[in-house]
Amino acid sequence: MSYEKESRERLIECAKAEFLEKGFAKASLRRISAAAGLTTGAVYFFFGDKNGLFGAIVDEPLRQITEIISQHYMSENDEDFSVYEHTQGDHDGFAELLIPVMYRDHDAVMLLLEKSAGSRYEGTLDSIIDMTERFYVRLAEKYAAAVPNKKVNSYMLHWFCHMQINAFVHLLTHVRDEQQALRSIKPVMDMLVEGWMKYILEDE
Amino acid sequence: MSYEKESRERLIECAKAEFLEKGFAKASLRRISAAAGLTTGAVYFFFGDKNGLFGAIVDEPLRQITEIISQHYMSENDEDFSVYEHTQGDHDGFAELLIPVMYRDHDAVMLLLEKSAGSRYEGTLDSIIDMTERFYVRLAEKYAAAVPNKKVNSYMLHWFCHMQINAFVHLLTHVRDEQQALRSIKPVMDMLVEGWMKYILEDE
Amino acid sequence: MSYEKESRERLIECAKAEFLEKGFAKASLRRISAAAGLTTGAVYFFFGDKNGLFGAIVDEPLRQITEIISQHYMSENDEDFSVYEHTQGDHDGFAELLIPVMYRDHDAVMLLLEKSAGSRYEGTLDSIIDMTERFYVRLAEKYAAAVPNKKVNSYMLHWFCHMQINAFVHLLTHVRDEQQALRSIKPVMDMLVEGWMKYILEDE
Amino acid sequence: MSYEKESRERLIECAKAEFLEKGFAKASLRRISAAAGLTTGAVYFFFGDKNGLFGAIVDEPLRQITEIISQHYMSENDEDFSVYEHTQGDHDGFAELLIPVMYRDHDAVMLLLEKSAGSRYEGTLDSIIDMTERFYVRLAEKYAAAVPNKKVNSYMLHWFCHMQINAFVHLLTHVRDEQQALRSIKPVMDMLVEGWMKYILEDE
DNA sequence: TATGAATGAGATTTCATTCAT
DNA sequence: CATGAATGAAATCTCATTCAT
Repeated sequence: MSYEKESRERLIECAKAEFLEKGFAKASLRRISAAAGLTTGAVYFFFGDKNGLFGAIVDEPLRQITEIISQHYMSENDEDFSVYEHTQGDHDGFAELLIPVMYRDHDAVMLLLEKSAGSRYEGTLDSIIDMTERFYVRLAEKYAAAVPNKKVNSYMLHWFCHMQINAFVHLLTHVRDEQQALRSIKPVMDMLVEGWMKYILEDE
Repeated sequence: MSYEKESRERLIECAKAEFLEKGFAKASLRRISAAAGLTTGAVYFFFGDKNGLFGAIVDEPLRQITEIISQHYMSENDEDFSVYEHTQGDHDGFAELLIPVMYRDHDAVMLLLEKSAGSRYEGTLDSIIDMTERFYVRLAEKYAAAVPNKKVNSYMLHWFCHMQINAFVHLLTHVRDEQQALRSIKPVMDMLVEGWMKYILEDE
Repeated sequence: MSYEKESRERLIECAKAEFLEKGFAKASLRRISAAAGLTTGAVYFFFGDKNGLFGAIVDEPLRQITEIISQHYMSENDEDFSVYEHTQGDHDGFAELLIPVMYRDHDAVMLLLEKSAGSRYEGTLDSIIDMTERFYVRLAEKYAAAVPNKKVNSYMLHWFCHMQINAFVHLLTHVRDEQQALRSIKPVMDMLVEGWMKYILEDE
Repeated sequence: MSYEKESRERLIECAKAEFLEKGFAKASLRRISAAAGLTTGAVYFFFGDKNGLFGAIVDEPLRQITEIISQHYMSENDEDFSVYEHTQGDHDGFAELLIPVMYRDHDAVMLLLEKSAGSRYEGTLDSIIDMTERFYVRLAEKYAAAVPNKKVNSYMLHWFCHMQINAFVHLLTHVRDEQQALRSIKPVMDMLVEGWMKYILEDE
């Protein structure tokens, strides 16, 4: 393994630790470089700038997560489905798809979703929620169309999307073990689905 | 109105705007003072330091919120109650008590709960969640004791407490109008209560 | 007692404590005023400025000490004396004169001699040593004139003057009780006098 | 000579001058950096902080002085000695050892002993005096044990230790030339030794 | 491939001092 | 007699960033 590669990786490792502990904004490139036995210049050589270093950690996980989610949401729209049963299975499958990706590089995903304030990634969680919302809006409208004298409660919808995504963030933050995570998320998803069915519509 | 009062209040107003926009850590006393037509020294005269300035905005709302919550949780413990019905009414009454307090100074509460990172108040939300959890642990244990062959699912309990509190934070962040807030929170609370009844226990 | 007098005196008292603890330079008028239940403006009203406040504490002791010392040194010069015996008695009498004055306001003298760095009084100790030196130069020259093939060792003379004065400062710093001080200083003075007789002259 | 070395050394040189003139507390890093043609950031790059800059000047002299003194005092304790004669030779040898070290970097030692107030080195002189005292206490007790009906005069002992150390500080402050210093200190040491023998004990 | 030097702009904080009231 | 407000200058320190080598 070449010297440069070692340095680059040491830098990434130390950056992970620092970003996790302090968050992007309060992390210090000096401390990171020093911990890696290098100087700040090295960061600029390898990563361009502070955001670049952060990106080197989170870009790939972000890509994978985005892919999973968008594929999931897109595939949904093509199908002709019975709302209830679908939604049920959907969430289970979704969690089983998403969790392995999130836990493949647990720390990087933590960084991306919880420690990115101040970086160019600070809007990531919000845009995932937005994506989610765009999907559920369509889903809810189909649902509403199928039930007479009901319309979508848009605040519930909004809140539900937050819950949905935050359920995964909460999991990530509180459960380190992937198998345990898969077990823990199940009742959460069940509860959300059931709540969705019952509360997403209101009287017209 | 005397000049001195205007200055102090101008400072608080400008600080609110700055803290809201940038968060405590990235807010600049220079910018705040300048916006108020004063120098940083004035901040130190009136508020002692940066935390003092933040405190002048959030202390009173924090006191009120803490009071409401702790009274609520304490009163619960004295009663002998049928778990289900009680919990039901409880949440409704709780929201109707808490929301007016949170909306009395909407911005200040936002600051306290969402923008306090780096300040001496940064643990506030967590400690509210902790309080909540201590309360719900007892509630859940009573519940479990009444149902044979079931025990508390502690991950669900933990997550539920986050949901419970975050429901209010989400409301604060997304709904400006108090009346609208009171209407919006209702189905949320209902859904949480129902979910609690069904998912807080698991097979032994 | 009028209100203003009380305030003035409270200020002096608190200033003494602050100056003693922190020294002139690091003392804070804000802290002093606050301790006295007043504001910094009050200091400026009563004393003009920080130096004025310090002066209000030390001026009178300084005047007394200066008077004692200069009278002592001047009187010496008028007399026709046998060097040895005179010097002997001299020191004893001197200490017995000086110590009561220094201990009359022990703290003020401490301030003046040990805590005045940064104030307009910071040169006081040096100028007392200078006065002392001017006196001892004359004394030593008379002594030298009386002893053949000897001249004044001017470094010893200089050092001796420091010792002489520092003996009192050391006393002030380490012995609180005046009677004890009078007892403690005696062997010191004896030793200095004896040393003077033997070491102030060197071979020509 | 490389540019980097010049900067660091220019900084040290200018710092020496500033610290010497104003003392640690009142010295300004801005002024120091500006005098060296640099910015305050450079100080932090090279020395970490204000104390670090001071340390870069005084650490090595301090180490040498501490070594000399502690070796000297320790060696004393191992020997079986006739108090008087030993003490005599001791001082002479001590001064001849200590002075070269003190004069190797005269300014740095001045800084350390006279200008360090406010820095992390401000207790240096006191702790040297303490070391000295611990040594002389043992010496005096041995002496007292050898003389019937006498005990140690502890005030004299204390004062004597101050004199002993201050003799060197005074020398440093008043005599720039090392050879001259060696000559000047001799009668001082003789006088102190003689005084010690005569005045360190008092009647029981 | 990386260093080491250095900047420049910014941060919070402290303080003696002034002055209208 | 004294306050309370406010200034303005200075302090130490931190940091991302640049760049010649």
